[in-house]
Amino acid sequence: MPNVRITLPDGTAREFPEGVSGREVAQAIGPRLAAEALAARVDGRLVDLSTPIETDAPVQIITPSSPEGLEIYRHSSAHLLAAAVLELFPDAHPGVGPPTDTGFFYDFYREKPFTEDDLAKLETKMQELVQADLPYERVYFPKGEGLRLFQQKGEFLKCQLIEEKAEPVFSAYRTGKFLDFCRGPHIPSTGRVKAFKLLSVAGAHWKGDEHSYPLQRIYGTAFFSKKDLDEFLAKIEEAKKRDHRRLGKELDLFSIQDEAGPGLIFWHPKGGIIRKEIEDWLRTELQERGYDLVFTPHAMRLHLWEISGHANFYRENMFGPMEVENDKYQLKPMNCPGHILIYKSHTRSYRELPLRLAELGTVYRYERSGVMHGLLRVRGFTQDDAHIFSMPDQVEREVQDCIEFAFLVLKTFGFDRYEVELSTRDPRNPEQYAGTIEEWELAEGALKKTLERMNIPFKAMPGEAVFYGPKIDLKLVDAIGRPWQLTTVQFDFNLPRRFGLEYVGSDGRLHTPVMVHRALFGSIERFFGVLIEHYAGAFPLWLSPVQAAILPISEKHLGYARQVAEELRAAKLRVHLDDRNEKLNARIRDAQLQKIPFMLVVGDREAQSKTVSVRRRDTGDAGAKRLDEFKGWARELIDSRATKW
RNA sequence: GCCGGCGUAGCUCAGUCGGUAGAGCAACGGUUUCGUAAACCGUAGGUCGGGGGUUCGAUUCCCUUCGCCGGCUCCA
Repeated sequence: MPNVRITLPDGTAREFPEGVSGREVAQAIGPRLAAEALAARVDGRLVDLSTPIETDAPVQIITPSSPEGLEIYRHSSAHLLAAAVLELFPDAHPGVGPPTDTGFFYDFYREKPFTEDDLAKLETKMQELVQADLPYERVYFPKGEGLRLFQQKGEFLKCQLIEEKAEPVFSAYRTGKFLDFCRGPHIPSTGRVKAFKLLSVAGAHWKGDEHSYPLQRIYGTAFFSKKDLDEFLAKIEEAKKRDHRRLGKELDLFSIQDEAGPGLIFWHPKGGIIRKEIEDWLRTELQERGYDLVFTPHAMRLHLWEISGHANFYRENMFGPMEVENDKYQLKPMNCPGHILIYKSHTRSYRELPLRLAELGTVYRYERSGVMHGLLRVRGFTQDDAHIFSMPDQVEREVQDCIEFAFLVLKTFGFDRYEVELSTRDPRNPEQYAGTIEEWELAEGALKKTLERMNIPFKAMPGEAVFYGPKIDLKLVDAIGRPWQLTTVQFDFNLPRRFGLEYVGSDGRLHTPVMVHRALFGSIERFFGVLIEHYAGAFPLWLSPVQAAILPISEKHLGYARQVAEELRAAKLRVHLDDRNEKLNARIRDAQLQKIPFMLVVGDREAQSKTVSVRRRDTGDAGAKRLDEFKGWARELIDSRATKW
């Protein structure tokens, strides 16, 4: 038998008989690798360990330590789930079951819904199948024959997939009773699945099309070790504890009320303080950076939205227009047209550019019921919006300033990780975009060059640009590693043209300005939600609604406590004197649960020495401090907007 | 909007195989005057999300509607 030459990742090459499998290669390298091996990469393609290698090729053995390893493992776990489902619920018709970032799911069509109890039963069955150590057996079918087989099994969803996607001879995987049209690869057998859990059952639609079959999606996750699984489950628990909807209620920050309608936010006094601090900071920064603050109406003639094009392409996201004196008015879903009208209010000279109009603009967008989510997805929200009108040669500088501003936001609010995406046009479909090729090249070049010049790693997203221009999106990553899209910087070639924007250049002629739309926080509501979750409600001192709780030991100490409160208030600290007739322990507990940064205990000792006993919410008793010393310290923390102390 | 689950006191939840509901915390009144995460006693509080139907009788069963939760889809 002829030999094949296998090149391993370390560059060494070895000869094997033709038709050698990945498993045999692994065995030849070492028993440890053989035991860990899940699949193989042969000449760039992922294949089963059992797949014969017919030609000279580079070969890499996939193990749990490679990222593809986990993906394959979870994909196989999804098959294991489907096998268990078919054992217990023969009336279920499998749809698709891929791995995801956090686990896997499998979709089924079935008349009766799955229940939580069913999940427990399925887990038990999956355990049994793991014990049975069933192989993931790869089989091949000619398309016609395979199709008939799946038809006989009544698996109409699979049949549809085969018809659409299958090669003339396609592969399938058999695991117990479950046979799946699947490209693979898979792990060798179910016995290799170590730690998994079914998490939830939810509705889905065949191919994501809401008019197609309603399916039931069973979500699960799988890890190589119980430890990893437990860590993941603990993270889910942690996320639940941080849920801004729950904290918003517990800390009395905001509410959403049935009587008012879904997706509409009521900022309570404590949330209001935080918003005011955010906005005050932002306004100061805007002014320092040469933005002009403007205000525009919340409802404007529908005609305006016809000019802008929103009435057409954005109609699905707008509240319906309202009749006023035989005219129609539209609640604004965006701020751009308002800013454009200000731009157009008189002839602009190149000397005025770049003109940066900023507004904390409250907009209303119609969101389908069922998509609202706390503060993160709402129907009324305030954008920290700005539109920059500039000359083409100024635009790179403006983009850079926006990005730097966005970084300042991250730093100020205590985020140290972020991801950047550059969305550009799809060069294959030039006709679907507004603006000329030259404009697009200028804009994309400006965005890309800026990122490169600033040494910012970014993910290129070709084809992801919106029709009116390319954009940079910045996602921040929160304390427990979740990304949130907030900042966006986008070019707009559409509106300047539609509204006929112009400026008089130094040449005395009329030119069309470049328009950049940007929001840093995105929406104040969403940003607030992210902040709550990031800090788990324990805000930095400068944002805390109550910065210090003053706790007199008994009624006797009320006099001194009032003095302390007054002095701190005079230094512009937000303090709360808790003079309730409760035990000190109870009041400490309440302050602690309210995540108040400092508790100041005052009794005889403190009154005598003009001190306060400081308790920190994070580390507890911090000992006595002179009142003026504490005041100075707190003031400094606030003024520097410290996120840690 | 679609699929599934769920709406009981301000909050967290129990309960009724159909006979108009109960706890803890919060609130209020009193007692207690306290040194770093829950003092004690008492009072009040609910047309059991809204509407309709079945029934002698509905919080419970059915229909419908609103809202919430988990997804799908979409997005700041």
